[in-house]
Amino acid sequence: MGFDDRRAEVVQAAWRVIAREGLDRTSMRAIAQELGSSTGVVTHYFRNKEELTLFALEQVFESVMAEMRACAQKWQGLERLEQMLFLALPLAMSDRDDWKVWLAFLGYSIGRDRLIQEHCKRYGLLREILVEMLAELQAEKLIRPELDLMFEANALIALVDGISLNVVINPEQFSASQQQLLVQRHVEQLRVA
Amino acid sequence: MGFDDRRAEVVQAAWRVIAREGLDRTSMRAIAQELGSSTGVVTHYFRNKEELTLFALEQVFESVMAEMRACAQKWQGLERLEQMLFLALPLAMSDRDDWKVWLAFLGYSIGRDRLIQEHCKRYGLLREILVEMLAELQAEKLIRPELDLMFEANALIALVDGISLNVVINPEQFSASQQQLLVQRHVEQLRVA
DNA sequence: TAAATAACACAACAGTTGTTATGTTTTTGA
DNA sequence: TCAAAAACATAACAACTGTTGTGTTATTTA
Repeated sequence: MGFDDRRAEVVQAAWRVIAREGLDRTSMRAIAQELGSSTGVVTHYFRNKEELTLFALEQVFESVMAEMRACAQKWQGLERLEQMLFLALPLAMSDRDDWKVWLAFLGYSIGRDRLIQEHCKRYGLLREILVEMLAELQAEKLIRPELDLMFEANALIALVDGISLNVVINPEQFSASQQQLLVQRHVEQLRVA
Repeated sequence: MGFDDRRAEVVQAAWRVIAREGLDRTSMRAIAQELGSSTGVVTHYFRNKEELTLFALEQVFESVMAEMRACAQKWQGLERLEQMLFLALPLAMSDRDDWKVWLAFLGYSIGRDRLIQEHCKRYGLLREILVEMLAELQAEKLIRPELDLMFEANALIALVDGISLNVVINPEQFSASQQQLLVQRHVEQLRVA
């Protein structure tokens, strides 16, 4: 097991603690305990907590992005857009933990410009991908030609964020099929008349 | 100046610190400093930090609810629904601070069942109001009769949450009119054919 | 005005935090 | 095989946390 693998194990332990206890109660010692080791391991693989924090944030994001890229290969047309948005939703309970971590980070970022900046970067990347995909759909005349693609991409991100936030806080209010229905209905609105 | 007024001043100082520094960096001492007093004041008006925290959460929520009730008197029909959703959005910069506090609370609540429960209660209240309003609109045959009102209320909440979250994180991406357009478009979808 | 109570200041407390230094063990590489 | 380096453990640190107790000042009340 190499350096990066062990490093990833530390981050995964951090994820578990964050989802269970919250980000502000995720101390170096708590991560080490979750990992079944001492704090020496944590400090050995990360210079400080901020570095660990930023790396964890990147990993959460990258895991979703990887799924999205794989999904883009399997589908096409409007269904591709739908499916990609679906896998960002917390449809299963396991996805909910990812969103717990993400939401914990968002809240933790209030008042921390460095972290806000990181979020902007990641949301920007996501937006780029969606705009590109919407442009393709527009070129294929599958969605309405007068749409402002940047705006529509932001709208889709806001929709998914809003649904996921509510599912994390109050899971009973949105069943998996209801989440999907909401996204489907929004995407349907983009379709050519 | 009575007890409740001074108590409110303490909470407002807490809001300012939360919006500026983040919830986990909002210590009793930081609140006292923002207030220009000693920690004795804070501990005098609140038994402990959790009591202050929950009270602050309630106040943020109540201030929006009060605005909503006032708004409900001024408008009617589908416009009333629209306007009420509008004033929940962070259209102005001052509203953005409220949402910063709200989002900080949401993230802070991850792993804290007590706080999650509080959020459920408040979102439940909001949902009740929206369902009631949708029922009126349905009775007046202004929105489609086959709608699942509970689901639609949750959809509206998710939409507003999603927009607001993105505005707080990345203000440049949603102008005030774009936020309103998004809500308007969604509400328009509910209208009878 | 005098006593009582509310409002506030201040200090000390035990606990937790991230970080660092200094060890010890294990693995690697020549 | 044996030194060098990586991996890990442990302990101590200064700083900060919420809470509590004990004063001091201001306001009310009788």
